[in-house]
Amino acid sequence: MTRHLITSALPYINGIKHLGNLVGSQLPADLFARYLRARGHEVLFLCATDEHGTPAELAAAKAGLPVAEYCAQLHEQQAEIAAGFGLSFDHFGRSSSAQNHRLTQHFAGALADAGLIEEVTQRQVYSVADARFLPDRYIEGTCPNCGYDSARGDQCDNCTKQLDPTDLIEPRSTISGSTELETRETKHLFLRQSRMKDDLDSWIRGKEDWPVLTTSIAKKWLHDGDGLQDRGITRDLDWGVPVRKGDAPWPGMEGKVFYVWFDAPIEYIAAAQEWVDAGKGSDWESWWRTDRGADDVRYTQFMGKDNVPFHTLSFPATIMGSGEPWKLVDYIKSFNYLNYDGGQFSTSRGRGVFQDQALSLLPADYWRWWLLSHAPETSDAEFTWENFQASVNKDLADVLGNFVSRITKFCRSKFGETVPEAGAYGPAEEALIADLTERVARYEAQMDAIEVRKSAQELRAIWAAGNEYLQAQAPWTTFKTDPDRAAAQVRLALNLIPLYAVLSAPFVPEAARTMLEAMGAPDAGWPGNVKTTLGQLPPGHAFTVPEVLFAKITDEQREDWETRFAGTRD
RNA sequence: GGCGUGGUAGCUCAGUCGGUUAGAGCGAACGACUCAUAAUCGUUAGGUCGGUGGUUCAAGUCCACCUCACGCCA
Repeated sequence: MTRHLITSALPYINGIKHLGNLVGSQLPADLFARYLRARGHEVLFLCATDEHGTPAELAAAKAGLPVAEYCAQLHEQQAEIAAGFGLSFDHFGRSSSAQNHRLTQHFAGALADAGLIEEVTQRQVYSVADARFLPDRYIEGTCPNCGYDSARGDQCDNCTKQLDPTDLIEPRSTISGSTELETRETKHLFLRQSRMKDDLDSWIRGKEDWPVLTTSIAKKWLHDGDGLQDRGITRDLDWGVPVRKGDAPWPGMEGKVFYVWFDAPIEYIAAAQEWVDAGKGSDWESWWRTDRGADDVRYTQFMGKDNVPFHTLSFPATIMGSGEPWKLVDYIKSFNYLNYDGGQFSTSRGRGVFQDQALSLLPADYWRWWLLSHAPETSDAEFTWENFQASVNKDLADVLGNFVSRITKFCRSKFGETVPEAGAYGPAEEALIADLTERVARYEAQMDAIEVRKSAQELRAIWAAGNEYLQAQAPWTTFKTDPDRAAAQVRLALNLIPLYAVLSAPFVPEAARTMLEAMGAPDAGWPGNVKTTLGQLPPGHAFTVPEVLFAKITDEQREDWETRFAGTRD
């Protein structure tokens, strides 16, 4: 039994996320967490909302709410949706928590003591009307290159020329539209990542078993151009963790906050503190401090590829640079993007399915199965309604759902709703047990390796094995000449249901529960021995025929959804 | 423009350290069965492995160049 710490990338607070965000981090993390728990490991699975930064402030202003209140509301919404998808977080925290404030300030202090913080004075655009400094992309004006009138301060969307905000003709604030802009000096803290380049490099080089996607992105940032750059970790904002050097004020940094990318990963640790403070756990340090037992912990992170640089470089730089015995990540599972029907998901264009909409259409298990069995592991993947309908109907309704249906109904009509007791197992039964034993071992190996799609494939094959057995043995035929033999066949097939339930639970937890309940079977835990598990429902055991596990998606539904979520075309 | 990741049967994807006839699921065709959500099971389907050139006894699998897609950066 190992102790497993699992974190999923933190979803940003400003609105409901689309399906790509789900499959890129939280869902596979949940799959892994559920699997490891089922196998008897001790698991701490943490996630949180990432709440700081300019976009949160702007979204709050747009909603007409104080930012703290806005974040509190959106956090509740996201927590509700996460629960709707069955995400089994041990704690779903908030990067704005008091715990994270303290911890972020502590790390900054430790890094400063280690000589890894530099104070840099910069010139930045300040909007008098908005009373704030403006990030480059919140400044618009006329492009000096092509004359496009809505060029952003960092780049012109029309001619793609890279710009500096001061290049723009008639610059204005995109927040207020004000042209009353001026350049002011401001001081910021920089994390001297460049000093840690060699340490990070050798650390990454040792991770040969990590997905190439993970290591290639990290190596690129380490070696591209001038190598790893120092990074500003503070901003001129109101909403965030106030800059302090541990418990002490930081002279010259009054009124500033830490940059969201500095405090967000630290929330992984703070979330464990929140977990304890919420009364759900007792010892967060044993998960995070190597001097308090975390050396025994295996820590796995899940994230989309856009988050990889921060998890392979910035956050490790924070951890290593602190000089304190914090736990470093052991394995980073990263994912590519999920596209929507030939393009990207787009919030502004209303393209694609968002998480709350998805749950209003179909139960979570449908989404979990499709998303996980099509997880973008090796390259970007694509969601189409046609593919979704075909996969879900075939895999869930036809292969798994119908298996449960056909055998329970057949038993009911011939033997009643009780596991029949006559007959004995023969060579065909032994062969099925041997086959399943092998397949379960392969399934476990894929799950251990977090090979999500391959795990789904193997699980599907396990379901199909039940249908193959029934088809070959044909108890409906056997029954006519040798009812005892048919009874034994039915007994074995019925026993497959609780086995399937336990094996499938990480993917489709709701259906798994329904299957166990219908069979009147307790969750007997992971099958250590397939043969033993298949004796779980003894002769005479009563069961009920469950409702249809998965209703099929009709062509009408698919067509309706296709048009509903198409959004406005480009 | 530089870098990264991909481009394998109609579709979605596997292919470990290069090695006999390139695999799976779906779809399709045909057949079997009729217990079941018209579900299931079996068989078949012959894709110049994006293109060109090269290394090698041998390349989808290594190298170079080209091309397309996506992403990152400048």
